[in-house]
Amino acid sequence: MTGVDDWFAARGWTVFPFQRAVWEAALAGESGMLHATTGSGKTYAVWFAALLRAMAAQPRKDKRKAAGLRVLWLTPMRALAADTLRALSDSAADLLPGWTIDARTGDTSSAARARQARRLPEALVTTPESLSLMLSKADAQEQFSLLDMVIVDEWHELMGNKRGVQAQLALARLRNWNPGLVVWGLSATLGNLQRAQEALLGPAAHGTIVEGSLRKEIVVDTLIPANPSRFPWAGHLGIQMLGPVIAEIERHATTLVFCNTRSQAELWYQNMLEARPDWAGLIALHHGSLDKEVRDWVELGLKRGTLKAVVCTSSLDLGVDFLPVERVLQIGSAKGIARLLQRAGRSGHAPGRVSRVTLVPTQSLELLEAAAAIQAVQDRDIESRPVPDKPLDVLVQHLVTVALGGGFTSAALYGEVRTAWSYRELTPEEWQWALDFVARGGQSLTVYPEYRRVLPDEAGVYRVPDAAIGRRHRMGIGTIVSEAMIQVKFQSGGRIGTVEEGFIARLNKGDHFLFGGRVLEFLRVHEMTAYVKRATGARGAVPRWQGGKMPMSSELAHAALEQMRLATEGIVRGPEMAAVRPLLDIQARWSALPTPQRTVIESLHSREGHHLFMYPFAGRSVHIGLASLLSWRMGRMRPATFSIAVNDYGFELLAPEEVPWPDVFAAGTGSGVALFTTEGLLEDVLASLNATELSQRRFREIARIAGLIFQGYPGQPKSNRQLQASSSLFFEVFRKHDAGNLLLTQAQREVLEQELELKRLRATLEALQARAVSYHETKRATPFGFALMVERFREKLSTEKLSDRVARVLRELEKAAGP
DNA sequence: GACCTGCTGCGGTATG
Repeated sequence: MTGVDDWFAARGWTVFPFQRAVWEAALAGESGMLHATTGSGKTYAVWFAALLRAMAAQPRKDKRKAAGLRVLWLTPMRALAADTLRALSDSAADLLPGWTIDARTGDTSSAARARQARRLPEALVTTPESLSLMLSKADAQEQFSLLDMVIVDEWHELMGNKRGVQAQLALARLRNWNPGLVVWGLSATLGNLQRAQEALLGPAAHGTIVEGSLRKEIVVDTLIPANPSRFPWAGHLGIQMLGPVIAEIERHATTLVFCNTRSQAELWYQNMLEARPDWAGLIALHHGSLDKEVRDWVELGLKRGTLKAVVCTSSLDLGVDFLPVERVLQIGSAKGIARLLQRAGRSGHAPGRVSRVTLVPTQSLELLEAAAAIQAVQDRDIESRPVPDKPLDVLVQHLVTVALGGGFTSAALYGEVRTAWSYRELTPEEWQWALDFVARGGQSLTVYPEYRRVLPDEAGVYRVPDAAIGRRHRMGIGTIVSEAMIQVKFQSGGRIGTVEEGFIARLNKGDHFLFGGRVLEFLRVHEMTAYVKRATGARGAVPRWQGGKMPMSSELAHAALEQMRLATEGIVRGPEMAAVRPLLDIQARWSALPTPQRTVIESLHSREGHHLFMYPFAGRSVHIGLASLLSWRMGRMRPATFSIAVNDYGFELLAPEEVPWPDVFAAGTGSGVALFTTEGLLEDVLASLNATELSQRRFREIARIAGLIFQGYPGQPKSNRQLQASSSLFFEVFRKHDAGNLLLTQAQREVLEQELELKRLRATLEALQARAVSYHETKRATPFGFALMVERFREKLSTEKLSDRVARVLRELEKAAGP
């Protein structure tokens, strides 16, 4: 390419074949996706800049104006946007002489905003949300009329969620305005790259997938506990491994210690400091509830290499490339192979260097998981990311955005929306429903003017009739919904972070709690802010946040079953399996090891009642569905009530009275077990769980994305109670007066697909039918069962209705009274 | 042989 080769040569940089492949395709006007297996954001910024230079040199067709926005670079994070901007304007400035390059995100300075309002730069780095906001401006089409190219960084992070769907809709709009638009995505490795590309480019497009050629070397290993046979059978904190972890940190310059939860990170940080007081100031804590200022300080320390270790959650998964990071430790299960690779990639972040992640088990079965993960990484058996299918809440938001951004006619926008992959099968009826919903508020809200958000003029162009509605809408653009949080501040002023309302509500004045790596004393709460001061001495509670409960992935679960199959054949590979061997031996002796060919079921009679344990290894959400389903189906055959406990490996049903399990599981293979049938699965699942309550919780999020609920002005947030009250009001009104409301349907579908993983549940039932049943009556809890019993004490899920419980107590009283 | 599980990401009004 003219000039560009020289530019690279002058710096002694090699031009790789995959770079040239992208350049050539893009210059020929093709879109596509780069499967990026290595390289920092900076590298990509530079060689995309080289591409832009080449494009700029091409003569432009029918575009008279010389200046204006030509390239849009989307990133999922503001921090990434800032880094990309820096890379483009520092390292690549001389590639793009005369270009203005700028970023625009929610925290862009007002000076930058004013500058951009006068004239947009040639290249703009921004987020999907900010792009949607730009689409809501009346002159949007004019602003984007010179656009040649869009680059979407870290597309794998967006494609699987509603943020990605919002990006799809925005891209459909940009493509419609600029038919020759070239779109390139950058994606990490995943199981469905082809789908990732379709989602990015639209159902009709055929793009090119370019393989980033440098295959990164990745090492996964495990810290083996000193005395594996005395390692706990249950638990998740893993503080027994403190010594070995400290020793690892000691041996390396900079280490990231990933934890699965924020409270776990707090506890690990505190324990590390207690063990090594001399590390004060050298180690730090980083998670999503800490104040931005604190997090910025930690990130800077990592970049400069002044920190020895950072204990963090997935808040450091993405983004900023911290070159000095030498070691990555993962405390507890990684839950999935993609996540593990992502975290490994935080170390050795330079071409030619090895990325290494070390697993730190918190209980015995995580040694098995570690062995499985290592095998799956070797096989590159990486999870897919499913793309959401026509979420109508996002569409409804988009309709108002477009009505503000110049207006639309029904037929034209319907056509455009269907070029977004997620809406490729949107029916005319669904379209009409969505349009009606923003035009009249659907069937039940017609009398409220604030829900008549768009109005057609005589020409049939839909616009937003009222400035106040437009303002409110712009304030609510985006698809990320979070619970209301309480700010935590020192009485003297400094911000520390945010905790959940419910946690603060349980505290009394003078109580201590651990947060942000310090022991704090709670003073008072005022207007969604909790005031605290530093406390001395006793530790006190650790805040809990109501986070998502990610299940172990199918890929990892299958690999774990496979490891056990090998173990039953006497094949023990690697130190992990050797260490977990004693536990597996006990399990095999007292009962059996589950394998891909065999379902292990155990029953046990204890003082608590009659237990049934089963280990399908299908992840916790499937196990919730499966446990509820089996107890419901069992209850239909004969009256019975059960308490349920689940983890990623299996579930427990506990009944107060004896249940004839041997009869149920006598068949020898799963296909003889009536409880495992997939017939009537949907109906039974809906009936067995409290589906309405689950849908209602889901609906909260949908109602906020669809713009039904105003979340308050910045700086004056509404409390959860206020937000929930209005969402349940809408839920009830729709159920009573507007049963055909498609947002209700969507809430139920999201519960089934995402929370209960219905597809995976069905696949699990089919697998169970194909497997042999290995049924054991045991005298005491096996190692696998023990973990479930512990789980039950923590979290009491019960299918027992109050009336049933009363009836049972009565029966017991009668029995006790005797004849 | 009884536990301190539950992530991340963005965006914004109107001024006295």
